[in-house]
Amino acid sequence: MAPERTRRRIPDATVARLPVYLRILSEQSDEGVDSISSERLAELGGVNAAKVRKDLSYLGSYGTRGVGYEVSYLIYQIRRELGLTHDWPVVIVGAGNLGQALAGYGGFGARGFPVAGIVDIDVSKVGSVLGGVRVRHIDELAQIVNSKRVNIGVVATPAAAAQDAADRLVAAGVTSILNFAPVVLGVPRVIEVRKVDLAVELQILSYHEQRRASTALRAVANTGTNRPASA
Amino acid sequence: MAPERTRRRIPDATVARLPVYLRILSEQSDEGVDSISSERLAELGGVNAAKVRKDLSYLGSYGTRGVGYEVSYLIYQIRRELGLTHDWPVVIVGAGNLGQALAGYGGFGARGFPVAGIVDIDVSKVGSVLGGVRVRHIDELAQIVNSKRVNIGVVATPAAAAQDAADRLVAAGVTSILNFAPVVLGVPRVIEVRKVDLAVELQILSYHEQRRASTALRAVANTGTNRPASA
DNA sequence: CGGGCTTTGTGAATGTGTGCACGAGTGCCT
DNA sequence: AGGCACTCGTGCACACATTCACAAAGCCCG
Repeated sequence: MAPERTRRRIPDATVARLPVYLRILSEQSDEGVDSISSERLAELGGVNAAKVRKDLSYLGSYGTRGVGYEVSYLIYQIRRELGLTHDWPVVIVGAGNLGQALAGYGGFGARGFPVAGIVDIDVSKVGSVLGGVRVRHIDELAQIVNSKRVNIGVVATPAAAAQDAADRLVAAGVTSILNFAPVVLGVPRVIEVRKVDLAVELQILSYHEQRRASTALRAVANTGTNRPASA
Repeated sequence: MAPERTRRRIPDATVARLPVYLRILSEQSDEGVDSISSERLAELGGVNAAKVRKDLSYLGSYGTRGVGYEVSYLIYQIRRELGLTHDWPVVIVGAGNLGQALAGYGGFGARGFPVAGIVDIDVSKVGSVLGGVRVRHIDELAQIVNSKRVNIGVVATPAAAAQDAADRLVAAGVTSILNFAPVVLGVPRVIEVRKVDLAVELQILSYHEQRRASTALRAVANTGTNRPASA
């Protein structure tokens, strides 16, 4: 192992794309492809080829000019950079509709994020089993986090309970949070938070639809046709 | 109504934040607050005050210097800009784990996105009722989209079926897609796609955890302490 | 009615991300 | 061995986003 531990910082935009490349590469690998060009990877990922090359260059120079990238080696490098060489157990707070779906989904464990525990504040939910994991009371959160070395917490509570859930996760020692509740969480600066917000996504789509509608109206006024342009 | 129909284009980054402001404003309104400063709104939204002002300035000059913004009027303006003055029915493709959770969630309809229909390709799922909506066969998709004037489709299928689902949605006339499947969808350029990808989000968190770990190691080597810096 | 206090709206500076264009390697074919 | 075709890696210019800093504008109080 060469001691080049001082890795340059990878831009956020690139970090967000690496998982996509990783998935595509894994699929290609399964299909027996063992070498791939930036052009092809870009096509499959729906991005620009230059962007792919620049993104991958942050990992180091792992391509071969005139040939492309060796799929398996690239997979290894991306996984290493993303910290996917070992599992990251997660704890889910909230055993409602969403928490149940998440625990039952199964995709978590398969992708290296096993559900170390799921907790709820509602005593009547405690004890039931979801996706092979027994629901425990939220007071046991710290104990789960400590004993299972959990760094990542998932907030799957209703909006009103989300901040409390986050506070408890932080107090328990979690340092990254994935928040599904439609709330802006207040947490210490060092805690990494990512949010997944249905309503926001739909409202963004709504904006574009609304915009499309007014544009179309203007187009009708100008040209007299009602057909949207096809690609 | 002044005829200033030629609205300047709003930056993507701003469009993505407007729903957050909207939610905060609605909460404040419920609490009886009727005027708010950019400073306060920024605090509640976890962003910079100047950013709030610049974002809101794209809607027009609706603030009062020395005072702030009138909450109810701002809510009205944001809703109008986002196209939330009327409902946008959505159709869900895939009645599996996720599709069921989405249909059962209820938050859709409450926020102006009623579920116009949910379809699945699996005949055994057809007929069951989720969140008050009966599951229908995917062949009825076009009919639902047309009769209910649906513009937004939700892909909640397994990865392998997602592209087919998207193709069918596009063929049926949907122009915006919210994709939950871990796949990069290929669609005509005019179709607006947004994705929600669990695995990607977790892997981004993993990257930061991994980074934190190596940084901590380096810190230990340098200073001999094991405590992470507090905010 | 004027001065002081507050907060908006926005120009300008800085930071981040994207995409072109091309030099520099690499493999293959003759 | 030499030339050719291909593809990576990256400098550069441009576009987009964020943040600062401050003049302009409004309210309140004496």
